[in-house]
Amino acid sequence: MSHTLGVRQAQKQKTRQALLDAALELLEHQSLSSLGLREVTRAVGVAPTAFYRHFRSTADLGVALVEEALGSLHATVRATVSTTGDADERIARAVELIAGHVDAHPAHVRFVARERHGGVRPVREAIRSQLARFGEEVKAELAKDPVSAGWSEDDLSMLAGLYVDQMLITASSFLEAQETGASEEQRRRVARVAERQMRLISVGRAHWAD
Amino acid sequence: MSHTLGVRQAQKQKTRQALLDAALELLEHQSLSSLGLREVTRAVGVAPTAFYRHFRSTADLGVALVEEALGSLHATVRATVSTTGDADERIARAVELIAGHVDAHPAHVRFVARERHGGVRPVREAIRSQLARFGEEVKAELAKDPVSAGWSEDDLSMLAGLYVDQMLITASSFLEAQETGASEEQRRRVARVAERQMRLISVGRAHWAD
DNA sequence: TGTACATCAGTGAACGCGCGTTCACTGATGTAC
DNA sequence: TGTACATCAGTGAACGCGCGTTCACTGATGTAC
Repeated sequence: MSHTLGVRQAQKQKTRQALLDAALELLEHQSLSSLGLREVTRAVGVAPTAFYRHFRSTADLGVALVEEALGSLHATVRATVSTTGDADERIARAVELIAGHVDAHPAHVRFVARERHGGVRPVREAIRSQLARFGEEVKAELAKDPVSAGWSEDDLSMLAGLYVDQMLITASSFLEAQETGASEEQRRRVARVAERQMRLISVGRAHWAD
Repeated sequence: MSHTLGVRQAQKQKTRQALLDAALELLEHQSLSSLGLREVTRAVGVAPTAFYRHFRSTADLGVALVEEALGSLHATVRATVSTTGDADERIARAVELIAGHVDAHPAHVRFVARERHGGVRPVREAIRSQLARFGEEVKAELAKDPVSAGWSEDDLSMLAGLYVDQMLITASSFLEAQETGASEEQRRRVARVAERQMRLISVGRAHWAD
C-alpha cells in the first residue's frame, strides 16, 4: 500500500461525498430543481464557494447523485435477476430484495422516483439511460431462460421494460409505506400486492406464445 | 339566463384560471417545489399580491392543478375502460385514447408524472387519492367482466392497480416521445410496446386462475 | 330609475432575507532538487 | 533530510437581484331602499 491517494485528494473526496450526502438528505422534502447551493454547503459546514471546487451547479451534483443511486440499485437488480428456484420462489425473493434495498437506501430510491420525471433535464436523461442499461441486462437474462425460447428481440425488450418499471413501482410503494410510518402488516400487504402483480406478469409470459 | 354569475365573480374566476394556466406552463421546465408565486403573477400580468386572493401558497395552487389534471385524465380513463370488442381491439383502442390524451393535454400529463413523486406532500397526496379513485373504477369495471369471475377482491384491486400504473407509464412514454420531437415512427413504436405490455398483462389475467 | 353605502379583486410601495456568483486571499499539501 | 517554490481546496467579503409577505389603498361591482 504505497499509493494511498494523497492527503489533499483524500480530503477533497471526503468533502465531495459530504456535499452529496447532505444534498440527498435535503432532497427528502423537496425536488432537485429547488435545491440551493448554499443550502447544501451550509449543511456540510463549508463556505458556499467551496461548492464550485466540486460541481458546476446543483444540476451537475444531481447527475453525480444519479450515478450513486443507480449504482446501488444496480447491485440489487443483478441480485434479483440472478435468483434461482421456481417462479414463485424467485418472485418472493425479488420482492424481498427490493424491500431490503429500500430499507438500506431509502434516499436513493426517493431520489430516483422523484427525479425520473423531475424538472432537471440532464438528471432525467441520466436516469433514463441508466434504466435502459438495467433493461438490457434484464433482457439478456430473460433470453437465457427456456421460457423465452423463440421470443423476438422486441418482445424480450418489452418484457424487460415491464419488469424494470415494476421494480421501481414496487420500490416506490415500499418507500411510501416506510415514509408514512406504516405498520408491519401494511408493509406485508405491499409485498403481497407486488408479488401477485409480478406473478400475473409471469403467468402472461408463460402463455405469451399460445 | 337570469343568473350568469355576476361580473365581479366571473372576472375573479378568469384571473384564477389564468394563474393556473400560467403555472402549468411554467412547470414544463421545473418542479412545483421551485415554482415562485411572483413568477406566476408576472406571467399573468397581475401584481404579486393578487395571488393571495386565489391561493394561500404555490402548494395550494398545486392541489388545484391536481384536480384539473386528474379531472381531464378521468374522462380518458372512463373512455378506456368502457371500450368494447375483443381483447386486442380494446387494448389498441385504449392506447389510442391515451395517445390522444397526451396530445390534448401534455402539460397535465407532465404535471401528474412529475408531482406524483414530487417534493410537495399535499400535492403528492392529492394525486395518490385521485389515482386510488381511478383504481376503484377500473376494479368495478373488471368485476363485471366474465374473465374475472371468481376473482377475490384483493386480486381485482391488484390487477386494477397494475392497469392504472400501466396507463400512466404509457402516457409518460408518449409525452417523452413528444417532448424529444420523436418521429411518427418512434411514436408508433411506443404504441406498439405499450400494446404488447398490456396484452401480456391481459394474457396473464386470462390464465390467472389456472 | 336613482342614490348611498358595502364589498372586495387587484394595486403598489416597502420590508428583510437568502440566493448564485465574482474575486483576491490563505495556508496546508505536493514536488523538484 | 532540508529548502524553495507551485498547487489548489477552502475562505470570506461583496455584489446585485428576486423572493414571499405586510399593509393601507382604490375603484368597479353589488346591494338596499
